[in-house]
Amino acid sequence: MRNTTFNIFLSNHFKNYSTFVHTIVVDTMKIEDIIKSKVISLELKTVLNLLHTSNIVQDKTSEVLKPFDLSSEQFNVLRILRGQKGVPASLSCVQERMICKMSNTTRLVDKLIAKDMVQRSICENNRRKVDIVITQKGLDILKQLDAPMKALNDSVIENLSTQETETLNELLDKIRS
Amino acid sequence: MRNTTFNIFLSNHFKNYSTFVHTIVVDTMKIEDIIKSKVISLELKTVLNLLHTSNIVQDKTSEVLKPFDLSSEQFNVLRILRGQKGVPASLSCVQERMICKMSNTTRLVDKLIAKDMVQRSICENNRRKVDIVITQKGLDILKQLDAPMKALNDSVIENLSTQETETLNELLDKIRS
DNA sequence: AAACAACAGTTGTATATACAACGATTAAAC
DNA sequence: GTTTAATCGTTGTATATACAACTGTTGTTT
Repeated sequence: MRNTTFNIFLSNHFKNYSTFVHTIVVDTMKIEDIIKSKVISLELKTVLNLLHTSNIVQDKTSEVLKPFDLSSEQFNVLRILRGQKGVPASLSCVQERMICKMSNTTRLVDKLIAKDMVQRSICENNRRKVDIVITQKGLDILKQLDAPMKALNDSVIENLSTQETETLNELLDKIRS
Repeated sequence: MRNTTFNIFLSNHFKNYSTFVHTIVVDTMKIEDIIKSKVISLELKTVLNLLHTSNIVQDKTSEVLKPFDLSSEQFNVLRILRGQKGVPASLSCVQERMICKMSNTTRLVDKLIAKDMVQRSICENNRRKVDIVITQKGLDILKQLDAPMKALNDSVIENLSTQETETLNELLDKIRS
């Protein structure tokens, strides 16, 4: 009863079971139901919807990458390096392009080096920087992943028309602007 | 040159600098630029846009919660428990409603117990289950967070009209359907 | 050119998360 | 009613992440 806006958050369906003393209420509402319900404010619903949908996509991505023993951020870094077309990238350059701006790109790259997917060397023009390049092995693995990842991305928007997809992108851009 | 779809991923602007031997290319494209560029496919753009926007909202949330020493999932659990209005929730019930369906709700609740924000007891009707309830301290902290969190959620959609916000929710729902 | 500040990465430490194995309890099968 | 299977949580272990302190390099000031 303290705060209307939030007390109605996650209000439930209740199934009633009779017991010897009390009426036990068991609820069955999941995050999906909450988002689609009308009991929460539009702004909270939108935030939950955004985060939840993103998590689902993230999970699907991890699923695709699991057989390759890659985390989604490791994959992302490989993809960034491939986009460099042979031009070495510094750590900070990689970091700027990562989805999560994660605090520790060093150790992420360490993992990729251990897998022989990237190489690291000191940048001769600025010895504070390191040059990171993707190896042939890294490229080979990315190539194997191209089809399944394309399929995954397609599946994300399969229920949307092209127009709807473009609208979605515009709305997301607006959120960040 | 291997795969058209992916080789164009994260293609760059190049600034040319003349050097004694090679032309060094330095690129300045950040994730924001990539998403708004036209060099990647619509489906990849959409996925990156979704994940990136979600991460930004997540970061803003963490920022608000930091002074209270709460992670966003801990906050989420507290909010779920408040929604129970005194009815104990089992771990699995909490888990279903969490944004991240995280593998370890036990330890997350442990942290909240250590902060005296929730209480745990064995459910007498089903001794496999545990009953979790929010404490007065937990409620007090949530109350302090209500205004800033509402402000945060509002800020997320501040650049969208009501109609646009509803459209966004519909499109996100469609992605998950 | 010496001193100071800014920059690019790295490392230490604490915490969080993922995943699988485990223990206890309840439900189902026979 | 005993055995088997399913459920609910917990714990161990390995890995990932967050945050701050630190090292080495470059840029700036005087």
